[in-house]
Amino acid sequence: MAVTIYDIAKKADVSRSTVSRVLNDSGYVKEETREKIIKVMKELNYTPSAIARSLSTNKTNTIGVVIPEISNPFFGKITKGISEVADKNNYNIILCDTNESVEKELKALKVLKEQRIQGIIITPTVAENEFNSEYLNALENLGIPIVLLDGHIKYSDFNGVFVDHIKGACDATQALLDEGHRKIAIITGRMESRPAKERLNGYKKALAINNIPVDEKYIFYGDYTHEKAYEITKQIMSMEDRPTAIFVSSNIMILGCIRAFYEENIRIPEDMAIIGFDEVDTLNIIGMNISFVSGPTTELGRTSMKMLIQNLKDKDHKDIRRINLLPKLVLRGSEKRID
Amino acid sequence: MAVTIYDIAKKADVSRSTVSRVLNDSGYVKEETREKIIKVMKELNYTPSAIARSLSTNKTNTIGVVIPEISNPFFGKITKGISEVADKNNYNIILCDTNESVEKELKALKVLKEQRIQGIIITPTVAENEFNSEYLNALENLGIPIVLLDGHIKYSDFNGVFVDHIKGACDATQALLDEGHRKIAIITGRMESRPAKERLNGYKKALAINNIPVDEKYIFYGDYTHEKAYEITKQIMSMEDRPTAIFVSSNIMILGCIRAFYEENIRIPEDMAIIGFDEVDTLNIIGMNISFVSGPTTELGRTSMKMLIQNLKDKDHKDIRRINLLPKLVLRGSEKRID
DNA sequence: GTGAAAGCGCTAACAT
DNA sequence: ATGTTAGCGCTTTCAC
Repeated sequence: MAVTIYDIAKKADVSRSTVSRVLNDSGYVKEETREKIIKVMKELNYTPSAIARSLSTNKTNTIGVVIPEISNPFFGKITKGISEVADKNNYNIILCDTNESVEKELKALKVLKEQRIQGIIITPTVAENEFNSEYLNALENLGIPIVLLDGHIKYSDFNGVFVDHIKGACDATQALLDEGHRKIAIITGRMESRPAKERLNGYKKALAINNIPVDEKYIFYGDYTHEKAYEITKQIMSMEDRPTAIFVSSNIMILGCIRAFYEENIRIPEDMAIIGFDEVDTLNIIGMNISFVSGPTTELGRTSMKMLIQNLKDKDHKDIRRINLLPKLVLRGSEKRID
Repeated sequence: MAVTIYDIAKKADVSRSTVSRVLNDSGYVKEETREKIIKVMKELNYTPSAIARSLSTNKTNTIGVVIPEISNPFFGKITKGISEVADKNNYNIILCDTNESVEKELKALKVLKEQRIQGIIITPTVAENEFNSEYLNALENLGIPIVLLDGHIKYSDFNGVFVDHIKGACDATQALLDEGHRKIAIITGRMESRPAKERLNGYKKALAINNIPVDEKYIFYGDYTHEKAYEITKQIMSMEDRPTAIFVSSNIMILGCIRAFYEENIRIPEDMAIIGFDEVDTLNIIGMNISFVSGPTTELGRTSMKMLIQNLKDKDHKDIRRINLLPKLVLRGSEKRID
């Protein structure tokens, strides 16, 4: 670790600036000198210090990624997308898993600021409806480009990349309608979350477009857990005027539904049609053929990193940019109507 | 970003060293002075530069995590474990996803060295049987503690944390034997990989212990993909002297098996018993009740980070430490023998 | 208890 | 085409 630019300079019998020049491919260096310096670097097994360079240039080429739960495949895929683009553009990623805790998130912001990261991609844990001024302050005080990843922050106007949950839910519901279903239930997510609200809106929108009145008794309020979805599904199965299809507005929850069906020997789609929001790879692989609308997860990550890089490039451009990515409908048969 | 220790010093009317002292809680500072300095820091919204500190102290408090595929939930969980422990000990994580490419891995090592990380946790992509001297060199040249994560490197002797695949496979097979199964098939992983080899060994060991001869016709060589496992399963189902149970030695592959069963209306465990290696959460949630042996994934991450921290603490202690974590057997009924 | 000064490894004018 | 020099923001002896 001891070998520095100075050692190289000494051994190659040049000045440190010349070494720095070949290091950065900047300025003129005689080919001969360059070769000599490079040779010495190899001999001494020299690796420049990004730390020293950062201090000097005031650039770290590092960004922060702040997400609630890296063990959740959803965020795994997102991080993958971010990583791909970051790598191509030679940015490093400092990963912060906040474990859905606001304190951890605040700590992460502090640490990242100390590390002088140049930009940040964040999926805020703070619920969108409860305003947290300390949090907003921390974020704004970073003084660097911020890209929100499918999560808003109250009273803020950061750039961001989002999924069009309304469109997705609307498409999913429409797919059921197209099959002739008229009594369509929805299992929502936690209604404090924006995606849950928007998905419910999308569901209602589809019904409205088709002149079908919204029937409150078909709206079931879930909480994103499979346990709750399981309960709800059981409840649905015992309804008098039972729906013929269910739009399940999250990937985890659809698992609870399937379990309930399984236990009650309900066949999909013969006895009950179903369509989910966000794909569960496993179900597809084992051949269950469940239909989904699916947010382009990895793409979400890629897009957010691209946006961040743009922000990093033209600092002046202060317009707020928001991109809504459209979910894709993947029909595999579980939405069919079979009488 | 502009505000530095110097600004604080000036405004608080002290020297930079005094400010530094309160920053690091080192040396004596009069309570009065300390308070004043802290006040000024708040007023100026000061955040110390970890970069400058790193340069000065030659410590970055940052480690590198190099893994092949962050979107794979297995590595997501591992990273989670690492992150937990890192966070508690105030280490930052630079994440490098190598996409299973050796070049990317080499690039990652280079970048991490430039960043002067203090230690590294790595699941090498390089196949264990093909020696890559450039790679080994790069790793050794880091000159920092290295912890291998469930992957060996030929001709090297780094510290590491591993899963006891032999024990796991042996336990799984034993569970089938305990149910009275005698004709037990195995679907292996890619045989170039150590886990695949070890799991096959564990399978054989269990048979040997029970004085049951290994029957080559029951050994099926898979490649970790669900497609291949699907094919193999179909093949098994059409065997003349068909086994009564299958040990499927990876989590992805068991999905292929289930698909094949599904298509052929094979019931688990009535028509075929099955047990897998590494849990698939989804299957459990939808109520399929598949039995597994499961490596303690998140714990693997935690343990590796703990080991790294230890190595970071006592640099002299040069013993090679290797920890084998034991997989846990989770029986849910799919291993049963029902005649 | 506090300050002065050197130094960490590099970059970037400015000279030459 | 190359060298000199002054930082970048902090820590750390060593004085006082």
